[in-house]
Amino acid sequence: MKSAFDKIAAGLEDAIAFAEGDETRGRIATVDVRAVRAVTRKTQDAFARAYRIPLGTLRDWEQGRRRPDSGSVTLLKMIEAEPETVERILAGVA
Amino acid sequence: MKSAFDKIAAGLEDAIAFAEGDETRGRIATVDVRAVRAVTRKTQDAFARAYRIPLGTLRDWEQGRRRPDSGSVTLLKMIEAEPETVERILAGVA
DNA sequence: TCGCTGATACGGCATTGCCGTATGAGTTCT
DNA sequence: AGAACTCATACGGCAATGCCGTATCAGCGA
Repeated sequence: MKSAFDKIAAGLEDAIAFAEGDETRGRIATVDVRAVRAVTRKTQDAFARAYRIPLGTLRDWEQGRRRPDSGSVTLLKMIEAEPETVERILAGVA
Repeated sequence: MKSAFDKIAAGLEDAIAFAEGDETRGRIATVDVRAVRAVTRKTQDAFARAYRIPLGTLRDWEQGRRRPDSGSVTLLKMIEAEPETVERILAGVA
């Protein structure tokens, strides 16, 4: 298991890769999912359950195998900005 | 153009259709997108821009041609519950 | 009648969602 | 040391969606 620091470092590297990289595709908006999760200090499993994302899908995103679509990107950015608020709203949404 | 009432009625019908209908597929969670939009009283175009969803994709959802994935479903439920809060957060997220 | 707006309807391809399974490192037991 | 558990990487694979575009239509104001 990596240290928390290494996790965040990995996240930053991914962010840089995205920033420098392609951009060659239709999808403009993007997010570093691992960096978002780092903000919440949750495990993949906890994060997935908290924000109602299938665990396997979350892993695809973090491992760079797939990119989240616009709706998920928006959700992830909201989580990054105000994780508690997002959780509060979801708690009252069945 | 339909009246606001008709729009909501259409939304309810869709919701019923979903509730009665299939359920035969993997995706469990679902939302009546038109009903969510009715809460916000926005046009498709305004809704799409406000919540960063491609207009064409939003239309696919409302017309029942496609179903939003889990991330988008979560976002939509948040919008339905607290549209202003969602807009406030997004306003500060570049 | 023309033009604008809000919306339906759908073709179509690249890409993703989401499922499953196998593997590996770190931790805590007994 | 070895077993058992947790957190995560890695990837096969198909159905389904994301997202683009274009054509058509109803209602409304100029």
